[in-house]
Amino acid sequence: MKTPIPTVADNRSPDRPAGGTSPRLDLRIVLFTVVDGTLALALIDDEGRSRLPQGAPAPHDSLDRDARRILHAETGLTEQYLEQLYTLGVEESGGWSVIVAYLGLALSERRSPVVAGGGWHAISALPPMSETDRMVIDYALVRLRAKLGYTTIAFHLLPPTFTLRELQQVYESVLGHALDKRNFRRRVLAAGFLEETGARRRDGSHRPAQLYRFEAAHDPNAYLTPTWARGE
Amino acid sequence: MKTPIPTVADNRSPDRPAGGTSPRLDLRIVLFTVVDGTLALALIDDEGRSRLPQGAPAPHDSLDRDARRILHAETGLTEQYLEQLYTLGVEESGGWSVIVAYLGLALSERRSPVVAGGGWHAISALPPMSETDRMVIDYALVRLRAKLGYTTIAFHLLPPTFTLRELQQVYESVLGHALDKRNFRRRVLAAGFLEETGARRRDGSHRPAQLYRFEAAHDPNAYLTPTWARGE
DNA sequence: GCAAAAGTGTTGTGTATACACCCATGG
DNA sequence: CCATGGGTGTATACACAACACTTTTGC
Repeated sequence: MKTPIPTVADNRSPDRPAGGTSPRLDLRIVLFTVVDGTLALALIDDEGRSRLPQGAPAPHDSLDRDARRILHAETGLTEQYLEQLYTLGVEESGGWSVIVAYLGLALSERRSPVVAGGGWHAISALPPMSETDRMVIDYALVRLRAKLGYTTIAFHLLPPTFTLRELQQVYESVLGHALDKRNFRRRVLAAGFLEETGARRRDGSHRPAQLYRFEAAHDPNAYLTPTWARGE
Repeated sequence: MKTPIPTVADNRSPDRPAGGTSPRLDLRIVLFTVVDGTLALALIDDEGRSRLPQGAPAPHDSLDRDARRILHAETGLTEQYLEQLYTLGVEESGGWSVIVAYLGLALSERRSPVVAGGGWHAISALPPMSETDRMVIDYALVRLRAKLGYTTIAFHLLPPTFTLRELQQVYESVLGHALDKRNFRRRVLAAGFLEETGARRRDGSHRPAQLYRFEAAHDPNAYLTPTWARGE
């Protein structure tokens, strides 16, 4: 536990306690997707043990760009959405790390895409991994579920056009329980960010479904503030 | 795209650029209070220029404890509430810094307490400061306002007992606009986290006000998830 | 014609808003 | 008795939950 941290070129803040050491700085990305109605996340297979995609920020770059770069380098995937979650200091593998956790969403593909050097794992059956990674994943899941309710984040788990049924399935996969079809449709249509494409999808011996696209012209911040706290 | 994934036997993050430097790691705290019906924040006077209270994390400590320690060291104040906001990488004063921003709330005192080495500044009249500090402050304010609506965060800006009027004034100071008295009282009383103390406050030639205390027995997480996303 | 998913409405219940007057006290 | 802030209720509109049947298509 008392591993001396290798020193790094001095670049110190005035208030930094003299003799202080720098932590290792790590970005870790919890990348979710929905495959066949199941919420899954991308893990790297690292000599038999699984871990989150991770890496160090590059000097003089923005953390968000770093996260995108690291994710792509580790998984070969390009995310649809990336959001910083939380930063925590941990004691891990004998060193002191500061970890910046990110939540990412990738496209839900019918045939699950291969993740280079790893794979998708259903959240209901995660392989063993470090305590820290597990914590980060749990928190990411709480945040993702909460955000479904007051943001349009779910659209980043879907291709450009989709049916209402597919949209509902994404919600159900993430939340982990069923939703009422009529109420769901009424709610999302009333929200006003869906636009009919006119096209339909025929995929079986049943009535074809209307295809929708996400109408970007809305203010995502409006969802963050309750009605009564906004206007005058 | 063809990045070979190196092995990680040495515990280094595989994607860490070899020879990369570590950024300067800084914690900065945006500490708010309400003084005389005005939202104010604590700034350190640093040779004529103002800045946020800041400092480096101590090795092997949690970031939250670090933030508390730094805040106390810089201002002499003890906060009522402290919450991590965001982490950002910036180019500042010729170096590369990673800044972990915190939102803090301190007690609203009738006579504004002196901040060691600095002072309280109304958010409507902030002195000049760095671009980065300004950004962090703006974001903290957005978050604080949003959180008023779905958490009980406002109670951390009040002493242990308070009148409904005082509570309303805190909301109005933070939000920056007036609220309807009857609706406000009905809402906070219906929320069920207020408890009458029985005592009254007499402070003028008018009817004395009932004093309330904050009833802690509630689940703060319940506020984060919309009703329809919770149960089954 | 039947299986399979798409689509559609109403009713009750709770919650937010707008709005104006009486009450208790100190001086 | 009056000035000051404390305290109260009602009517209306909107949002959410519960709940079941008809429509369109492929085979």
